[in-house]
Amino acid sequence: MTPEALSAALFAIVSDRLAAVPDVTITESDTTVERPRNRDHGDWASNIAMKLAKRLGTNPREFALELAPLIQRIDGVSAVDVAGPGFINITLDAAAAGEIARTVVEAGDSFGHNAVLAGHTINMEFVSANPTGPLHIGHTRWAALGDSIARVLRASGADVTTEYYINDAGSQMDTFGLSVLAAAKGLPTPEKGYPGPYIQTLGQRVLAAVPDLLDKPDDEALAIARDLAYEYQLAEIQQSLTNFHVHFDVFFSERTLHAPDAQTGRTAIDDAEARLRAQGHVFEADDAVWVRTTDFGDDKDRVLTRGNGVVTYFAADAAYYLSKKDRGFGEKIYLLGADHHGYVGRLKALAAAAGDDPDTLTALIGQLVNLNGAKLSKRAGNIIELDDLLDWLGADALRYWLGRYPADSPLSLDGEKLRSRTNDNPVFYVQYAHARTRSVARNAADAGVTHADFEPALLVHPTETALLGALQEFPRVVAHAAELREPHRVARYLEELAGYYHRWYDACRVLPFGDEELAPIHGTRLWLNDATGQVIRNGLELLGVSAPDRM
RNA sequence: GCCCCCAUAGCUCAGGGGAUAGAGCGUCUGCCUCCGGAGCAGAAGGCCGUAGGUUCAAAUCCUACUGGGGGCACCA
Repeated sequence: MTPEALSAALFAIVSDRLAAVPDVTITESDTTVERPRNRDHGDWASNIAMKLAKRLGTNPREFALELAPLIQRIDGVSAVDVAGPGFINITLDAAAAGEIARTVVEAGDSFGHNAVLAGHTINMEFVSANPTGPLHIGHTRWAALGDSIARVLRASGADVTTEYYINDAGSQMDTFGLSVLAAAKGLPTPEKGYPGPYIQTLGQRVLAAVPDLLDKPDDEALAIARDLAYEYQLAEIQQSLTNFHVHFDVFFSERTLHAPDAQTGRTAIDDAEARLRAQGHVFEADDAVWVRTTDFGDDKDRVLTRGNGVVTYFAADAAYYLSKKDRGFGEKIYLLGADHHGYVGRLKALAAAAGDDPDTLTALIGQLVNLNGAKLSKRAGNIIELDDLLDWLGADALRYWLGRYPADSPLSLDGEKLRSRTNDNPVFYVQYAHARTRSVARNAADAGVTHADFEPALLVHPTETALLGALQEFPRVVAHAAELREPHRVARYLEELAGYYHRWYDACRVLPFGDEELAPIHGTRLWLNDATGQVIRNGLELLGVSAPDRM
């Protein structure tokens, strides 16, 4: 008996009761059952009586008492109580509750998958760091969060494309090229150029690839240095992301938006401007070309082409947005740092100007990360690269820590904590629980305990009903995490589940004790043990964290 | 000036209108003769920033205020 099945049965009962009552209707979401905080209140609770009492002109307890005997008749329900102001507390019989252990094991890696977002086509853009240097700590949160959000969305049935927008056009690329070329020449970093040892390395690599670089005319050498260094740097960024278990389906180059079409000679940006103009949103003023984004709630109009004829970054944004629209994404999600929240208004306005409902564009604004309480900034020169963080802390600890807080919560990386192999470091608590399930399974195999026996009615210990209840909740946790774009719910759930598992482990043995005979309870508990391991594994997978068999 | 985010235990933080507000760390007390003690059991610790409002029910929703963080380019 899953909570979904119970909710559906409850819905049928209440709908039936309301059939004769005019003007009072309910939806299936009104009868979802919740797990009471206090387990003495049963396995599941419904607040339907309190929701409807007023509309029915009765009091909640009375209505609840009327429903109770009907709920009692649902197959698998062993007890129904009315408590407090009108809660209906439902207890399942042990066999019905225990069935979930088999359900989980048989579903395997797909347990937790659900369909709440079936039919949604979603484009998610995140990180999008300039390819002029390595990824650093400022990018890590969005990488971890974005990747985990994509995973929970997919697990909930959405069709998701993750995308990295490469800002490879514009003057910063020339600055980058000049810096690399200067390094190749052994000259100091030019004024306002990119400093940093990685520039020296790139200079050496370019020189190694093109030994006669310095004999070429300056503008040719610059183009070579810029383009090769860009290629190397982008590859390094991609490698860092891979090491961080972060996957992008598409790396979208801004340059392609500026490139003239071979046939028409027009660029994607030209086309974007023309389309917005056709919609009546473009005007000329002060020698520049503008979009009237204020018509759509932006706080000022935005320039597409500057007085000097150069297109703005916003023009590329417009063309990029239209590309996403043309590629058929019904929803576009942008992950932005709090320092970029000013972009939201113009992005939404852009969507509206393009004729889309601005609500199909979601900007998730996240707070910036600091390290041991210290703020990090390029200016202060205390930037730390993602690769260094990975070497120092490991991908698992870092991914988990970044994934267990909501995006809008301030977050501090504590190096000591993340390196520690104790409960200071929550990933270990969860991974340890998983390793323990595997260890128990290995020992069970040695002791001859197998899956041949499964008698769910035997799972009656309080720690067993608690653990079973937690396992049942996993698909809803995933669905919620997806709907809210909040993967931290998965992490928090896993910590809770690990706690239930440890308490169960402490109270109930899978293996026969001493020279105790093998009995059905042992095999049955092995199912529960393996189901727990499976759910922890599935949850960690959603967070991009490994589930080791041994630690 | 305008806009966004935050305020919950000593610390770091969970908590999508529900019953006695939770976890980890830290403090105190217990538990290793058999499946991993990286674990478990228990104790102490809270005007959920302040004041109003909505509701049968508010830490949760609304408004104002206080305190903290961030943002308001013909930059990229």
